[in-house]
Amino acid sequence: MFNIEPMINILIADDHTMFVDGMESILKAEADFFVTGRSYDGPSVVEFLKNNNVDIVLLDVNLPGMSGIEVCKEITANHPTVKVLAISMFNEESFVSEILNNGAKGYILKNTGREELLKAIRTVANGESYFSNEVTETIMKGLMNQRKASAKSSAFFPKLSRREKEVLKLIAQEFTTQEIADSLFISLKTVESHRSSLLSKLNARNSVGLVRIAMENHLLE
Amino acid sequence: MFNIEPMINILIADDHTMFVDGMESILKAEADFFVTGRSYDGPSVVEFLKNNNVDIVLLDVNLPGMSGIEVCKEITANHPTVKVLAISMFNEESFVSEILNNGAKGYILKNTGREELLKAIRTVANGESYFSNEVTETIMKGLMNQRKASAKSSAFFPKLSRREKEVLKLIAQEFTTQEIADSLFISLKTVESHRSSLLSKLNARNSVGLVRIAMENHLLE
DNA sequence: ATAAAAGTTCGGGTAAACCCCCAAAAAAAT
DNA sequence: ATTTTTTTGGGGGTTTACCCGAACTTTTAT
Repeated sequence: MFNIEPMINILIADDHTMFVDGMESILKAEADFFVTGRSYDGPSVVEFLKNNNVDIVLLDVNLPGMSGIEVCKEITANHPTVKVLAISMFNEESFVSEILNNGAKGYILKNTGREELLKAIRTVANGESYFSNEVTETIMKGLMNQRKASAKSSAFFPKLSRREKEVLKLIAQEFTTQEIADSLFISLKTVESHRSSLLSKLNARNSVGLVRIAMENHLLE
Repeated sequence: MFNIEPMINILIADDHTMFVDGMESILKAEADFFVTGRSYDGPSVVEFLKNNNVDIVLLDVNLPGMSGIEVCKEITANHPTVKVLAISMFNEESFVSEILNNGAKGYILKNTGREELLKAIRTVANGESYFSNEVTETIMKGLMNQRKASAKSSAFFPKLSRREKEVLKLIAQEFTTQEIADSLFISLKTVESHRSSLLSKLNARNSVGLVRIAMENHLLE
């Protein structure tokens, strides 16, 4: 007797082994699921997809080495048939919107139950999108705040350029302007220019504010 | 045919449903394990133990409502026969030492595999202690640093005086030295002196470092 | 009780951060 | 192909942060 339903090939990508094992145990019990691989960091996901047939990647947003967001971008670009279901500890608007903008088909939290997980996978495998209720709520809130346009706290985050992010990270590491200039092989004046842009974009009065805002928005690491 | 080995009654306490489900899937496959309950917050663990026979609690260190550390304290005090195996995302010396001081018998990370999880449970059920290799390493490092008494990273936090904390909070709010002086009714020079002490105590090079360290140690708010 | 240590209070001087002006080449977006 | 943003950087100045030292007070240890 053959199953009409095709098998869904799943790659689990999460740096917490126990979590991967647990997830696999759940999925194994389903007849139409096949866990075709496990990855514990970003680069190995990319590597795995080159040589294997995968329908869905269960992707942790916060992966070591190469963040889930970058991995997702890579997948969308080079493996358009592979669907990404983002899984995260954090119900943060910034995470959700960023990975969705990079092609993820769904986003669920690690505190969602077994039934919802299975439903999410089947929905995404079917070509539709899936979001946990909590996540949907968060996105709605984010949109609300965006409308208000009032710069209160973490409404929506101004886009920082590559250089600005680099400088910001080095500022957060307590380097002086001259040290940053040396390490990036640019002039002291250029670094000051970038900091000035950061102060203006992030609405901060000084470097302390930059770092506080950056940390509050998980911009470092 | 009866099993000579007694059943090990297990309570899983973690606020991430998916994690609990996964763990349960793993444990179900073992003949000598019985998952007698699941808790998604601290208080319900305490409540459950009043009415049920539990041998081991798999306890997440970071629980909502009532932290895993408090829960562990409560268990040790009122249910001395119940063994606690702490499970955490974080390999932080402060977490490890604190929950061990409150009676936990073991500590493993969420990135440990299935086999090690089973081994840890059986070891603790047998009355012995169990720690992941990574955790052991962290504790050793912590002890080392304690001996050296040199404040390097977040080994243990130097005690800050009342004034220092006040100044630190105002620095983090992006106030200038003069503004802080005015708000505390002291001289600019005094504020600078306090900042200097902070830099020395927290081993920072500038105010950015102070704020980063303060935030990492949840010193603000 | 008395010595030692740590905390609070400041001044003077220097290096660094921050500000305003500006502007050209390079890259990205439309 | 044209506009916008980013990256680069200079000149020149003000403000702020940071360093060294030092008195006086409070807390801690012996």
